[in-house]
Amino acid sequence: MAATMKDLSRETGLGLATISKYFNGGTVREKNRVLIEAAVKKLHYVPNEVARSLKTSHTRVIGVIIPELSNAFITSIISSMEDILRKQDYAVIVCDCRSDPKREKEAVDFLLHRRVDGLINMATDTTGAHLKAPLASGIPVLLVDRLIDSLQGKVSAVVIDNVHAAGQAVQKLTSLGHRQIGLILGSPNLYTTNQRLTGYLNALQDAGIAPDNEYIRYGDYTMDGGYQAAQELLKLKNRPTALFVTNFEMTLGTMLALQHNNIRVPEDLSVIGFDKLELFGEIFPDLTLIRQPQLSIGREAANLMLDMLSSKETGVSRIVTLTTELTEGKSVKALKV
Amino acid sequence: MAATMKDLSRETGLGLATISKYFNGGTVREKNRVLIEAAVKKLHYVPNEVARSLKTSHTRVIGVIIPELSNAFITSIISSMEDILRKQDYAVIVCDCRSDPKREKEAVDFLLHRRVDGLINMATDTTGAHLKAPLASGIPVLLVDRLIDSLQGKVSAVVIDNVHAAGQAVQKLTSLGHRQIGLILGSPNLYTTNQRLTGYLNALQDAGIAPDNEYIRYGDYTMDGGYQAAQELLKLKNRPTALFVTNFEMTLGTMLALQHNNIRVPEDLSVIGFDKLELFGEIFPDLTLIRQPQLSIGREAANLMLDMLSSKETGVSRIVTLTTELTEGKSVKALKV
DNA sequence: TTGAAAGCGCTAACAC
DNA sequence: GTGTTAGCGCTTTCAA
Repeated sequence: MAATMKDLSRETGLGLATISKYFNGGTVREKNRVLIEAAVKKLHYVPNEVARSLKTSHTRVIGVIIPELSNAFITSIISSMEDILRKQDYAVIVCDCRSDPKREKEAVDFLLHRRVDGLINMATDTTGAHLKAPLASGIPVLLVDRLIDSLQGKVSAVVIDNVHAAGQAVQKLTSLGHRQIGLILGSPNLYTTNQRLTGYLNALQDAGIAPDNEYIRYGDYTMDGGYQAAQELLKLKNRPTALFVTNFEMTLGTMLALQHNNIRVPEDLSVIGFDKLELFGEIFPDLTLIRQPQLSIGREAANLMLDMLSSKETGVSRIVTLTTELTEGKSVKALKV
Repeated sequence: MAATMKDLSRETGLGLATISKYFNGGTVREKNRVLIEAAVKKLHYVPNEVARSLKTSHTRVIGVIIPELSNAFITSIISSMEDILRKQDYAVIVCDCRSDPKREKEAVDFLLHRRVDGLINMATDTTGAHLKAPLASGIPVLLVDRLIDSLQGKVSAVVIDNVHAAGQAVQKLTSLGHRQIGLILGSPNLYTTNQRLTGYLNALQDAGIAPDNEYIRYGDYTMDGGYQAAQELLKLKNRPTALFVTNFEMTLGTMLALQHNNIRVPEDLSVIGFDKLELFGEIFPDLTLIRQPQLSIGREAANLMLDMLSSKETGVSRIVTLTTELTEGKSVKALKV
């Protein structure tokens, strides 16, 4: 059906090598160039990337494995990654593993069969077992958002400085006199959860405040989880005077819980949230927030992957750490003494 | 580096054909099966899909072209599509064309070079020019959410019944006595915009109400657009007593505009919105809404594509039309006389 | 049931 | 600058 280079060869009377060189940016005599272009048009020739991939043994495809496609934080990262990658003629195959390690492993195998040139992973499996095979095969593997302890030094990554992020928020609160600060974290054991907890504890220590486990809750990074966690914190005998919530969904849940309990922000309670995403921002416009540079995360990830692809040095680990920003709103207030 | 079937052949002493048959579900003598499996394990053999694709001339890759990846309606469709497709061992390459027809055309070419087996498109270019090539080449093309006039009968699609959807909403309002009904539409000329307008006009006619152009606004399917449109409607001398807003972002914008104008819903104004998406639903929990079955759209699209892929009859056009649902909330109230 | 061999469409020596 | 040729890893007749 589709025309091949052989057809072009026959049509133009030129050899295959000439045609191939034409397509690969080699120098071709002017009149032959014209000849080839005419034949391409006439025969509707479309280069076959599959054949090229087989020959060159690279596919110009990057596999991207994520925990969830229906998540604005993740899609904004993917969106900026895909943009850059496709401009460099790389295709992106997205695999949503629904936060299931088993599916994640299947996705890795799936992509390996397809001989992707590189793998970008926002990892679900915290052990990193699923990445053994691609790492062994020597293809570039890039972690995004979440580091994996056991892979330290073996893999590159783009993350934010979570310890600093949480520190920023908590320090802001302690500087305003708050000493009872509730913390709503994601799922236990996740990299970001641990790091943000560390940042919280560090900041408390810096302020000479002893941490209270009652104030530390896990909200699963979901809106419902955030809602629940906030409810529990509000019921405490020694209710916190301030809250730091560590992702957007939970921030939303927290705000709803406060609304349902008729708690005014910041009059009754100070709140620092996370990740202002376009639409939501308008709903609670005055929230003080820690913001991750999502577009930059995607951009850095794409560029780092491109680097890894073009450099021959395999197995080098490079970690890009981006910093968050504290956006001042009106949801935080000094504690009256 | 990686082991090939030839390596397996050497290792086992069997011919290539036998090995190939083993992998493709053919019958192989028991002892050879064992032999092969041992060799696979020993050599870490991983089948090369690229070579297979070249030989079989199908890639088991579906290209998906969308206007925007950072949109919850779209990602929930993609998510359910990808799930089904990958279970059937099809990979999905996603191309975000940023609602730019030029980029959309580039994406089509990009995917054609890669010899995708099928194309799923939520079209930006309303002329359908970008789909000429894939259609001519005979690969399955499936439209999602938006039909294209010029391609009628030539292409399959999965859409919702937009006329009915708008009709449901408007009829609900007229049945409660409303006669001045504001309509906030998406961008002019988009398929869904036109259809929803038609549904609105039909329902007015059924109720014996003459349409008033003042009441029909275009909000670009964005939150800001919805906000603006609502503002304009509120300023009218003959302000509408009810509003129908035709996508989620604009519904959000509308609600914000109402809030800023201290307009109570439904006391001062009745509102019917569109597409309750998880998180947002909690924020305006009592909104009466027209809901699209996003997961079903994705599922139907995936299955229809799978059908097209496996049937030899090319060029047959099948249109799957899904219906919307009206979810009763508390944002609508009978007009007091 | 198994093996030998051709060939999918391309790239890259190599020789001219 | 151009042509010839081998071969990437697989599937698939065709014979055995």
